[in-house]
Amino acid sequence: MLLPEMPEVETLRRGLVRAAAGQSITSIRISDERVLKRCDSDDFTERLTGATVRAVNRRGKYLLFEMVVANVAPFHLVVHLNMKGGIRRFDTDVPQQKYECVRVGLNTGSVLVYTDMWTWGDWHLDEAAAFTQVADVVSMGPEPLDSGWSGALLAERLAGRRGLIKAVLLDQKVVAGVGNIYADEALFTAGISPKRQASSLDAGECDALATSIASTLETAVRCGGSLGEYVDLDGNPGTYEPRVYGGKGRPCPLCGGPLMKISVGGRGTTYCPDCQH
DNA sequence: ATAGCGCCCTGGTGGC
DNA sequence: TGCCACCAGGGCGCTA
Repeated sequence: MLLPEMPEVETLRRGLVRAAAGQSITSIRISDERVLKRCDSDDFTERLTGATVRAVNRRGKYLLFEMVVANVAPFHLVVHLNMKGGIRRFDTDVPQQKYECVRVGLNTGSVLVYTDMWTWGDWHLDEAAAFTQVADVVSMGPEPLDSGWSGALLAERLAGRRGLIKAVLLDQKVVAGVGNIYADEALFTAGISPKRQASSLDAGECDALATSIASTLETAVRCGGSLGEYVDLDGNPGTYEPRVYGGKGRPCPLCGGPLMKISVGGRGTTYCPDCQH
């Protein structure tokens, strides 16, 4: 599993700030057009070549490259890694990588190589100059690491929502950046069963869940992402070890009982039936 | 408006 | 041991 979620995307973003911010793009090479979900590859290449990366932002699981070029209005390069996308930086123009889809040459001589085994990732351009106006992120929920995040805000986002809390947490309109790994982790830490109706959480439970979402993500960012298939821009793996995710049958870190795996909203969900209610 | 589905894709797994 | 059907999984677009 690769599963880039918010901490993995944030780790990549920090690397990209160092590698690409202030640099200009000297070349674009598309090896697999399937990741250009909504744009023409010639247009994509033409508009990016010669443009400068003014900033690298993140919203939820999206990377937003703020692009500027002479005589053209600023725009955004929008990248979503989906399930299997990854970006590596190389000092020189290395041979084509396995599952390579997009290669970005920078004026420093280094290259950014995007690989994506499933080609589910999404690279496209957005006309918006301000990143809050990028079409993909306008209806997205709050960032759990922003100062405004709280149990009250989570409660507000959950109000009137039908469905099970695990499934609702994965909806990016409710909270930005939470995916399958960190949803399971946050629910475990808060002691809340993934099978609870989202609307049944009381104020105290919303507080606990909001806190656990933020602390889980914060810890994972500090670890440079989760341990496993994911690697950062320079190929270094993350060190965050999930306590329950992927641990079916392993002893619960709290009570020692076996962790269970069930399906919630069509997603694999690991939890402790004794510690989560 | 919102919820529930199928679809996209390929490596790994489990059954025989 | 080999083969193959099956499964995971985020987000989008369609339907009800």
